[in-house]
This record gives sequence, structure tokens and C-alpha cells, in this order.
Amino acid sequence: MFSINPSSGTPIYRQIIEQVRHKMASGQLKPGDELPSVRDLAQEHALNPMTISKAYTLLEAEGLLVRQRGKPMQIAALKQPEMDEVQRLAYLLPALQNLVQSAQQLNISPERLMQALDAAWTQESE
Amino acid sequence: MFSINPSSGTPIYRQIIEQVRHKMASGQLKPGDELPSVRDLAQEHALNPMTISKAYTLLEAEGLLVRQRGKPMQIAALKQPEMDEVQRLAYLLPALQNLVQSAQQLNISPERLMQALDAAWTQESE
Amino acid sequence: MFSINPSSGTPIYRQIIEQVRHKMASGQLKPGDELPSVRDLAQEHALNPMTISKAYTLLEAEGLLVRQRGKPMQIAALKQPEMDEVQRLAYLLPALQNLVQSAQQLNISPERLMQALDAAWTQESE
Amino acid sequence: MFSINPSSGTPIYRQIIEQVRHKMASGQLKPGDELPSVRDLAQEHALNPMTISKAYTLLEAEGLLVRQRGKPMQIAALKQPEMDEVQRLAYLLPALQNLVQSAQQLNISPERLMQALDAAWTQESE
DNA sequence: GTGGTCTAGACCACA
DNA sequence: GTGGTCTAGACCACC
Repeated sequence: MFSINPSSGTPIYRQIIEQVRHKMASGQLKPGDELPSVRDLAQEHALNPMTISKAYTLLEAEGLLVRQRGKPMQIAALKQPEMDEVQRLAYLLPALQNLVQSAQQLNISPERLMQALDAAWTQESE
Repeated sequence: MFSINPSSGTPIYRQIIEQVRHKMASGQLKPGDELPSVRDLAQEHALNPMTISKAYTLLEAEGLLVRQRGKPMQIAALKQPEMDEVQRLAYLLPALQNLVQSAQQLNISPERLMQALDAAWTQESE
Repeated sequence: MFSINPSSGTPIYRQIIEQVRHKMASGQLKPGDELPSVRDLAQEHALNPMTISKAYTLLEAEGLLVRQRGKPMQIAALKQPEMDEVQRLAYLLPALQNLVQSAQQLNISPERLMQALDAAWTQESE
Repeated sequence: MFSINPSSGTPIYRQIIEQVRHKMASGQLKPGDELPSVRDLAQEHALNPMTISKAYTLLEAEGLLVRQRGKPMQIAALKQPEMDEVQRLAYLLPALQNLVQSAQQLNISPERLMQALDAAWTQESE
């Protein structure tokens, strides 16, 4: 469901938030869909339940999730329609700029970078 | 010399490190060049000298600066003839994986991502 | 865990660094082992937490420790398969040159020096 | 006359003191011999004259040098006879132990170390 | 609970 | 003049 990297620099609870947001923007998560329980997620990724709870709480405060007693967290009814591709690309911009800047500092050609991106894509898809 | 934003989220000492790296990469700082003294920088930006010292110390540990007692910090001669391309690409891997993962969660096609990367590259090059 | 001598001339944070290195080299600390918390160490030796933090930060910059938010510092997995012997010898060069220079100024014959080196080796091995 | 390494970790003034001591112990400098003037040394090694002056002053305070107005510093009449080789070797002990300890940590065989020492010796003799 | 960041201020060593 | 070291104490982010 989520892919968590505890040593990635970005806090874990933020990784979860990001991923929920992304999947909602792209329609992979739709209103009414249920999220895994805090306990399940915590066990699956060997995380502290408080960490996941914090992510869910923040997403709820943002209005993206709704909590119903006794039931798992659900995706809230969308305030905004799903985003089109251009809008979703906008999400990626910071990561893109970061990548490009590093690559240029490391004197890596755009061709090589494209190759590497391609490789990373196929590897991540498996 | 440096532009510091104390409320930017990224720690001040890290901002300094970043900027030194960038200036070295872009040739604005060359081996043997001297950096502003800890005290001067501290006063100029109303910072605690230790904050700047920390940045300098870490840059020294990284091998980018050399210290000679009683003299200002200097840009180090590049000890590494150069990393080969494979190693440099390895540095990019985390950023790449992060990007690809986000893109897939946003349901963005590899083609679109490539386009966006291309655009970011040319924009960053200007 | 560590033995600290505040009046030994060598800075405290450096004593800690040294001892971590030694314990790793001798196998007393293995990858994944956790180090005492900054606060515990600080209290135990009546030091300022920042002093210990500095040591940990530098060890992390060196790649010997890894940090995971909210968890104690851990010994890093050895990323480098191993330096080849030439590189390791390069590390010794400054100490070697220093020794040779002193020996020559003391007018000590190379044979005597070799003998002394041999004796020091066996004594240190015990 | 002296070989100075400004980036060697040991302070410059201490390097000078050491070297004078060593040469006296081995008889390469005898009572009445004159040392180079502060100015000459400073110019030759691109050092701050104060640095050399400090070394000379400390040596004078120790009784190893005598200062006569208008004349260069001279080696003082020896309080102690020249040292025999055993005593001179004792001077080297700390450097030796340091070297051996590092070599063992780097997992360098005694044979290799001997080779390296030999090479350093011949190179330093040139 | 963990470590991180920063400040204010003192004192030291070196050139 | 340079940087280094350490303290005391405050506040933050994360798990």
C-alpha cells in the first residue's frame, strides 16, 4: 500500500501523507476507499503506531480523510475534482528541480540522466 | 557572500554548506580561495559564530575546505581526480527513486515524466 | 562505555570519536549496535550534550554512524567493501614521514629504527 | 635547516622546537652553533616571524639557546651530554606507537609496514 | 524517549 | 587577527 523508507531524510509521517495525497490526486484512491488500519500498517513496516496515527490525524485535519468510529479511515468526499496531468506534474516540480540541480553539479549529461531515470522506472515498476 | 534565510526550514549551517558547494561547482570559488571569517559572517548575518563554525567544520570533514591555523578557511585542492560516472550516478539514485515513486503514485506516464525532466533541465541550465 | 579525560589535551569530542573507531576496528562495536544516548552520556560524564552530539555528528559525516530519527545512533553497515592496501598505506604516509624525519634528525640508523618499530609492533599486539 | 609542514597538525612553533631538540640530541647542532635569523627563516618558509620568534623564545627559556644582542641565536652550552642512541630512540616512541596503532587498525601487515618505512626513509634522504 | 539547532558568552591556541 | 572547544539553557521535530 505504502512504500516507506525510514532513512530517507523525509519524516515517515510525511511520507505517508504525501503518498495518500498523490494517490488521491491520480484517482488511485477514491472517496469511500478504506485505508489500512494503524495497527496493520505499523506491523507491516515495523513502525511506531503513533507515527501512522499522526499522519492519519493530519490528513483528517486537512479534510482528506474521515474517521468513523469503529471503522477504518476512509477517503473523504473530494472537495476538488481529481487533478489533470498538468496539475499532478506540478507536484513533482520540486523533486525534479532538485534532481536536475544535483545532476548538473555532478556533471552528468542529460542523456545519462534520462537513461538512469528509465532504469529506475522499470525497476520501481516490478 | 552568502544569502541566509533563518526561517527557511533548512538549518542555517546547512544553507551555508549548500552555497559553498554550489559556488565550488560553478567555479565561483576555486581551490585556494579564502572564505569569510567566522566572526565576520556571524556579525553580518546576526548569527552565532558557532553556527558558521559548524558549517565550516563539516565542510572540512567532507574535504572541501582546508584549515590552516590562524588563517581563514580555504577551498581545498580537489583531492579526488574525479569520481567516475557510475559513482556520480549512484549519488543521484535516492533522488531518482523518490521521483519515480511519486510519479507512479501520481499516475504519470514515463513519457510525460521525461518531458518534464527535459523542461526542468533546460530551465535550470539558464 | 567510554572513558573520558577532560584534561587530556585532546578534545573530548575527539576522544569519543577515537574510541568509537577503535571499538569498531576491534569488533567490540558491530554494524547495527546502538550507542548510548547523547543525554545519558552527557550525564554520566558531566558533559554538555552538545559535546557528545558533535562527536556523533562527525562520525555520521564520516559514514561510521547512521541516524534514524527518534532512535539512538547506530553503527553503520560498512559501505566500503574495503580500501585496497595502497589506499590504506596512503593513510599512514604522514605518520611515516614524520617518524622518518625525526629519526634522521636524531641521527638514528635505519636499522635501529626498524628494530624499534618491530619492538613497538609486538608490544602493541599484546 | 628546518623542514616545516604548516598543515601537519602539530603547530609550527612546536615543529621548530622539536627539530632543534632533535638535532642537539644527535650532535648535529653543537654548543656555539648559530641558528638562522628569525627573518631569514620566516622568509624561507613563508612564515610569520612571530611564529619563529616564539619558538626561539621558548627554547631560550628552556636554556637550550642563548641570545646575544646583535648576534644570531646560539646553541647553549649543554647542561647534559649528548644522548646515546637509546635515549634518542625514546624520543621516537610516541610517534612509533601512533604509527603501529594506526597500521594495525588498518590491517596492514608488519612486512608491508617495514617496506613502506624503508621507502619513506630513502625518499626523505634525497 | 531520541537527536537537532541555535544562542550567548567564556576561554584557549595559533600565526 | 584566525578558528576551536565547551558550557548552560532553550526550543523543536520525530518516533
